[in-house]
Amino acid sequence: MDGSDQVAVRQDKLLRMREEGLDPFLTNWDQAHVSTEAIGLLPEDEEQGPEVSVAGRIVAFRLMGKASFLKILDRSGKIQSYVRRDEIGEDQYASFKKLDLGDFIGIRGPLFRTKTGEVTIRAKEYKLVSKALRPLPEKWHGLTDNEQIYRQRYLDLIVNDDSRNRFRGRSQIIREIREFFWSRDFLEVETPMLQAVSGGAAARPFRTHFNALDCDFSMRIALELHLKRLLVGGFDRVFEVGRVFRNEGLSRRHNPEFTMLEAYQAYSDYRGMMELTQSLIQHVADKAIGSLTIERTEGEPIELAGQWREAKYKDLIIDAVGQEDWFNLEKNEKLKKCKEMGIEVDPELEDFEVTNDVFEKVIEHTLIQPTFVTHIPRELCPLAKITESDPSTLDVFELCINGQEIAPAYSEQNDPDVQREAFMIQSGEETQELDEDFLTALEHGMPPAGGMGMGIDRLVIFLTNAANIRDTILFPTLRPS
RNA sequence: GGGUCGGUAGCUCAAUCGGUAGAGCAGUGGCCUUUUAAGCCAUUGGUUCCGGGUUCGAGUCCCGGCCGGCCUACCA
Repeated sequence: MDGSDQVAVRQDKLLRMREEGLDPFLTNWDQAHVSTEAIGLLPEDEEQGPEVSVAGRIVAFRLMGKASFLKILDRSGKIQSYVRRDEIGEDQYASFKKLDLGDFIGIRGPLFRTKTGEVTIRAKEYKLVSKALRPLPEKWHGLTDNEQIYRQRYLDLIVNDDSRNRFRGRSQIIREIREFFWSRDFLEVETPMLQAVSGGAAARPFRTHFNALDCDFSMRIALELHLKRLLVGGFDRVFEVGRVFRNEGLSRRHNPEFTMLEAYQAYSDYRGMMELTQSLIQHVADKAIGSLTIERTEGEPIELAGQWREAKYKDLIIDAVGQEDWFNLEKNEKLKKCKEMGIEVDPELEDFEVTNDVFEKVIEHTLIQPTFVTHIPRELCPLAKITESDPSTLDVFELCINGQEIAPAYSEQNDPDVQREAFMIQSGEETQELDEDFLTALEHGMPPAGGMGMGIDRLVIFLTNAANIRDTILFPTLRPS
């Protein structure tokens, strides 16, 4: 037997175990402790500790003649074990030496401290509980090939500590989002992902077919219209965390399926949502990340403490273009100005879209510190209430952090006639389907409410300082291999 | 979709002007009872992403394809 095929070598080991009547895939082991918990059982000033029983995957293996060190990885982290031939016996040590990196084993024994100070289990007993037939990626560099990281995420999670910690962080973030809303008496609900009409956002949906009813369905593109039906139904504080699907391109900031949080609170408005959103993110950063100051790979850290900046959309635009009368200019003059500023703008765009291009291309990426952008032009959102003092703008904000839109919030439109009219204007654009059933619901009366939506993946990007949305999604969408 | 860069051993990476495909880790055999990317000696392992072409000769040059990264486009 040579080392030419590592899988064959391992299969051969497995075969030999079975010939000896040993089961390489046990049904169980008493995982009485996880590694970090076990480490905590040996007080700082002591050399010997209690007996523990742990289990995990072998991720480091240092064999010496008659004694060995190994590290196992479990859900909480890693712990080292020390295995001596004179303690577990000659036969046991011989089979121990045949274990491979990647195998799952159980270990039982007392804790002690090595001469370098590391808390270690002195094995009295070990057992192979599950054999690994394929080798692990290289131990020092880990797995760096992006494609393999995404397609075989389990390998990434085994060998890349950063990645493992980031996904733990994501889970904590979502847990704390729930805690926050529960503490404010919101009801968590689930609404349909399969919809006859997908509305609530201007995005192309994924289409599918329901055989039993012989009709076409779409995957949802937003949670909004169903959550508002629940406001009509009397659940006057609701939230949902769930997947939405948009049939659009992939990018560093876009995955076709992503996780959205939406929350609606009756008898509140966009100002109330501002307080809620800021408190939510501060709560999550504090509890899940442990700090309100978020370091970034480059540039100044993001400071989440205190009261966040508010800025009017128009002021930001005027400031960016350096021209007080921007909103009085003809479209052609705006296009000309854009060209001077070196911004490429499609001349076919509507007037307000040209302005919004300036926002997206010049301003958005500069908003690193949390900023509520308010008084957004009414054309940009058909589901919000119009500002009383300025009918050209809406009672909404768009929260930008880390140079990205993170969360829009509105004083929600609850006048069915105004809502229908706004929908009709947009329905020509094909991206927003008219949802008659939703309008019927509004006609039954919806309490005034503030609503907020947040892209969880983007929140996780900046809270965990990830480079890419794909580093925050366990199994990002890829072309089938 | 467009531009651009890449795909070499299980993993991380080399390979000069087109001239015998290499190293580290992992594996295999041996030595080694407190190691920390353990160490020392020996050693196995290749459809160089796939298919064509140019050439005496292609990992390297050309054409096409597949997959991916980045940028861009689409994107409330």
